Amino acid sequence: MSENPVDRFIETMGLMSQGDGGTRISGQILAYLLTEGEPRTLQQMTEALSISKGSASTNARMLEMHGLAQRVSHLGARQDGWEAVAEPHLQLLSRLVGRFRQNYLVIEDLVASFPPERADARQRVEDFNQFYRQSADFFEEWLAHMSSGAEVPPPPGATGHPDPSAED
Amino acid sequence: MSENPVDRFIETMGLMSQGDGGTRISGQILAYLLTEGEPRTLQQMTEALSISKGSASTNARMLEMHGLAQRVSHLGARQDGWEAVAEPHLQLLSRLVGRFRQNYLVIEDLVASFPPERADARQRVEDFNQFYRQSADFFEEWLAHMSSGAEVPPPPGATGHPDPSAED
DNA sequence: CGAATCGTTCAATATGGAATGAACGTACTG
DNA sequence: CAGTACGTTCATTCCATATTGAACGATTCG
Repeated sequence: MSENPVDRFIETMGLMSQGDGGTRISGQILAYLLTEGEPRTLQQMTEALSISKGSASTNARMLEMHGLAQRVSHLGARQDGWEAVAEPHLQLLSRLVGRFRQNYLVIEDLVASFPPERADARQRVEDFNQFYRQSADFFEEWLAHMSSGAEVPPPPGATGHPDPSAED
Repeated sequence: MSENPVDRFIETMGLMSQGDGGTRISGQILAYLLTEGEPRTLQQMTEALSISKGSASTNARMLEMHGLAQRVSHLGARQDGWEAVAEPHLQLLSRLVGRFRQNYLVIEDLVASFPPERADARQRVEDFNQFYRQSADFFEEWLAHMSSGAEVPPPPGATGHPDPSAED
């Protein structure tokens, strides 16, 4: 669409957002706030992104709910200021982890009520479900690393050997 | 919807699939093949899932393309048999990694052409983009571990983490 | 107070894409 | 060879939901 690289980035982030199950506009707003660096108002969003006031409000609050953007207390002014949080990555990861864990729990619950004559099916589904559990655990641990300060976490595989925790 | 636990699982997997950017039916088919254990034909899918022949064909091939299902050579029969691959988890992870890496590359390319007067914006976007790169790298490494045989991979961070095997 | 500004809400609309089913090509069968 | 049985394709339909815009309440300013 645009030939302006910054706008292209904003549009691309919108695409990625809706590819990840979000809305296009929320991705655009996040990208906009990210590039601007300084707090921006809903009105500025509507102008910069050519979106309605309603969408700006709804999607901004969606970002806020997901911990990706925040309101900054307007010092002397009447309009809410919005800015991207310091490290949106962490929030994105958290959300991914949450979805994995949620999927795991839901499946675990369902599979528990499989009838006895479907014991083999249950076994296969449980095996499969470990994917969600392990992914959630794995990412969560890495997340803890990143949050705890280390900007670039240590590579994973370099570790020694298993601890006997994960198995059933 | 259904009170049958197995059907509920199938329906749930459909929901999760479309939550992950896939189609509902592809998730249902995967779940169906997973629970059945034995190869099933397109016709059996249409009956079991109440879907059209076209959808069965299209979505089954979609699963095949994603490495989640495969055709099994019909010994004496004319119909294609379909079954879930041995470890669908790995394929799901691969796809996730691929998407992260793709996002990273796209953003990296875009941000490179930011004009000089937007150097600060470029910096912020680059920082943000590390999320995609690191996630891709990190997961990819873990994936290599899992693929290399270890059914249950070693935990990554080697940090003591709270409760290893709390819920079962 | 009255006027104006701002954020939110919600019913109506628009849009992207999934699901359908008829039509087609191909390979078996008898 | 004609007659079936499959699998695939694609134009159409259908559906979920993102987006809009007008209406509303709340707040601020003159």
